[in-house]
Amino acid sequence: MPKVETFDKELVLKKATYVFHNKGFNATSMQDLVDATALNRSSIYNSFGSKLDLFLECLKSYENIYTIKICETLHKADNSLHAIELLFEFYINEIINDKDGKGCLVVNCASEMANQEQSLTNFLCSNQDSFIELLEGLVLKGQEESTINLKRTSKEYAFYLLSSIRGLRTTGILISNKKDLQTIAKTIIQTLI
Amino acid sequence: MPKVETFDKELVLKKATYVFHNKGFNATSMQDLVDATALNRSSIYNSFGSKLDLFLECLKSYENIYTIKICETLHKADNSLHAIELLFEFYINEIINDKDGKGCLVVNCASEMANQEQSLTNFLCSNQDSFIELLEGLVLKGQEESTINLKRTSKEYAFYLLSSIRGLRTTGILISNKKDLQTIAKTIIQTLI
DNA sequence: ATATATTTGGAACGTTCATTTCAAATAAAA
DNA sequence: TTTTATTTGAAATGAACGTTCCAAATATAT
Repeated sequence: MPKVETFDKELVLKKATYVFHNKGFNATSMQDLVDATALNRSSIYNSFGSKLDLFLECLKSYENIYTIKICETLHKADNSLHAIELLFEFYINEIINDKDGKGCLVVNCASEMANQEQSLTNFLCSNQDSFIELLEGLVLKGQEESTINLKRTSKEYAFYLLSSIRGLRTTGILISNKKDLQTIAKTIIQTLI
Repeated sequence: MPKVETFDKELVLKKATYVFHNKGFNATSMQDLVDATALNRSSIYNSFGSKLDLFLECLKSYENIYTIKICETLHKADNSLHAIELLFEFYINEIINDKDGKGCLVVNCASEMANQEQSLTNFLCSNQDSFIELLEGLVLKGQEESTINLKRTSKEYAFYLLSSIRGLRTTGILISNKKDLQTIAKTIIQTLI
């Protein structure tokens, strides 16, 4: 019976995500989103609810896209240590290709709003938990196959890697020299060997 | 001849800094600053210029306060490695005592606005340069006194530490468990020994 | 005491904000 | 073809935004 949603939701989310990523949540206006998505105000509100709701959907979409990219990256590895090396290489390329110096949407979101909006904190915590889980599994496998040392538990190394990756992402906002970033990454990984 | 500025500029900056730190630049309104400082709108504009100007002054004030705190911390150390350990301990305590989960004002500022406002980028770069200089000197001294290894140059380790500290600060927004943070710090420092 | 440069208080500025409203357009189902 | 649920466009909402303005208050220097 009804007229059906005509726009490509994935594409709209991608465009909205770019704006949020570039300007941050608070500096992004509804007008910015209308301009970027070429959707009408009403359509945005109809389809997504509020600005915050849309932002949350963008975060989830961003998370999904990255999860896929990361899985693809990890599959190319011979062993777990190599996988972690590829993971850092992946992030360095993300930084290099980020010409606007936007940083990571999720990390930025934590900086800007983690202590202000519970719904975001919930997202960020669950995002963190899944990432820790991924890293812990990776390290554990590396320790089993003896490519990663046993000086610390897999969980401890997972936290270390999480923190290090966030640091690299943040540092990449101001430093986008590939050599410098690679040296940092090598130094981070050195600990595991 | 003139009536003279009556308020305590240092104190006003401290109060304004707290608001900016807690809510971020864009989410902070001029009304918030009026309320927090108990100054009149006109007085703020008269004394500081614009919201952005005031923010920049807050950043500088924040930077100065931290520079002093860090210098005091480093002075307590027996050697350079110990100094770095104390530095991490200092940051961990900052995180623990930050009950609102605000994170670091400077790191947050980079996330929120580094790619939007040149005046901030300038500040952030010069802030980064001084910090790199401090860390490099520390590592160099540690290498001379053989408390830090020579696997990498002092400059390389300085970048590594910079990135690691930022990571720790960002991670501390969501994780404020002291044990976890200490383990991360130990793992970071391990590389230098 | 008077003059003077500056700071204040409070209202007002025009703009932009997120969101709502509602009639017109639309496309599937009957 | 008519009905119907939904999406759309455009304008309007009131509140909040950063900033400005100006008269009144004030503290120093004369």
